[in-house]
Amino acid sequence: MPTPTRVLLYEDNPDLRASLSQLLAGSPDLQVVGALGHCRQAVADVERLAPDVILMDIDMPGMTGIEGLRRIKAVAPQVNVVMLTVFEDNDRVFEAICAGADGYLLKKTSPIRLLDAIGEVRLGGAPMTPGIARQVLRLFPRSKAPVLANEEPVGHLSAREQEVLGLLVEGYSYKMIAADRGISIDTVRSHIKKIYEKLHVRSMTEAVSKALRQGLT
Amino acid sequence: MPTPTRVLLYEDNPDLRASLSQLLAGSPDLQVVGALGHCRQAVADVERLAPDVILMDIDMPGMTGIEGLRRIKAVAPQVNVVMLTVFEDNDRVFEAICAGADGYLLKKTSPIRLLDAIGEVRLGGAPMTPGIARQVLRLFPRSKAPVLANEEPVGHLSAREQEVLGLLVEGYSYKMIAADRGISIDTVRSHIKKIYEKLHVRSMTEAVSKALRQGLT
DNA sequence: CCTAACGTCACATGATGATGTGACGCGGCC
DNA sequence: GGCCGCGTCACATCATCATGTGACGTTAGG
Repeated sequence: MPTPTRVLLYEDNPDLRASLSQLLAGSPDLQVVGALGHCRQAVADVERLAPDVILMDIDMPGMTGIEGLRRIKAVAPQVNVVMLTVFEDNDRVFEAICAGADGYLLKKTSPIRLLDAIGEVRLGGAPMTPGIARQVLRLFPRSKAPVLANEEPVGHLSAREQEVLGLLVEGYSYKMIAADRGISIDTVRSHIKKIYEKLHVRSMTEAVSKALRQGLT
Repeated sequence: MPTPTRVLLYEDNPDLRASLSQLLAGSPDLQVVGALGHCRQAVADVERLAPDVILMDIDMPGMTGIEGLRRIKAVAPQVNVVMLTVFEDNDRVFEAICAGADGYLLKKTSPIRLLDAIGEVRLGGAPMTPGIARQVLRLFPRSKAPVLANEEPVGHLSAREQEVLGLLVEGYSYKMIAADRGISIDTVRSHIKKIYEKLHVRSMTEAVSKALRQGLT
């Protein structure tokens, strides 16, 4: 790479900040454009330093790294932000990811892996420690009626039914659906009744809720 | 490790199945307990062969690997299942993860990385190719009103209003909400009317839809 | 060929939601 | 000391939805 990757580091512990900074600076592909102790001016920092990659501690005085991340992603989503912290609890991981984190490493990560991670995130990857990666997968809804012998295709809606359900979700009334699809309002009723039976619901709101939550549309 | 990791492989292509099988067999830590071309009897296979780790192709005749995964996880959630496929599209990745996948690798993954991955998943990790990992993070809801700049408090609902909206989303009717909160049904009407105004909607379904999509609950 | 599932339509009745108007007490703000 | 938003309640009217029952043509499958 002709131009080295510009790295910005946020870490409130001065010793750790210094040693990380030194580690990064030791790599010819990297250029440390900043090593800061807090992210209260995160947005300004990013605009001024134009980093490609940010290593962000979570627990910092004044503003958490997650809030900093959120703000950075709001103005510069193309910057790759890797969280680097001691916390491994579900909530923090979840929050960080929802805020737009591109990676999540623990501080116990080896220096070599850390340098690898910066390369990985630059190439469109998402460096995570193995335990975090597993947690992330577990954060997804374990949905769908498993299976067991009798097939219970809870969401086995016909094409037309899915279509109608989709319109319900959009806020259409029976009348509007009928007009939109050029069918009778009684036909709409008929479809919706079947949808209710299949989804085990008794009202439009429940159907909409279930549809959105289970991604049946 | 005194006892080698028992690996079960599902892959419909005979050639690839053979070469993968050979690769795995070449590792002293691994014992290939099966190499099958379809997963129609996945549950029986797992009970019979008692694998520790399963490598599962997605596109197989008769039953997709995702369906097989779902069934396996329903009866043996402790078995680590790594999806191994050519597909990289969001939907398949999402489906696989929701079905309980413990890892997701592409077939272009190098043999060495593949063997690594089996060790990683055994140790509680979640092996993923970099691109998949990034996709997975992106699958999370980019939620929460970011910050500063243009504050558009579309959802500036009062506490009570949020409460009522939450019940609507749960499928409650006016009457049920009134009973649940010990207030008059006319009060419920009043709240809902204000909610409609604030959310710029004209029906319960629209309100529910907007609430769920914007995470106002 | 017969059945099942789908998509279509009709009629009827009771329950529920949408909208309008008005009112009262409370607490915060200028 | 008003003004405003909130939370509460009431009455009234019309529109919409929920439910039951029944029916017809088409298509795919056993």
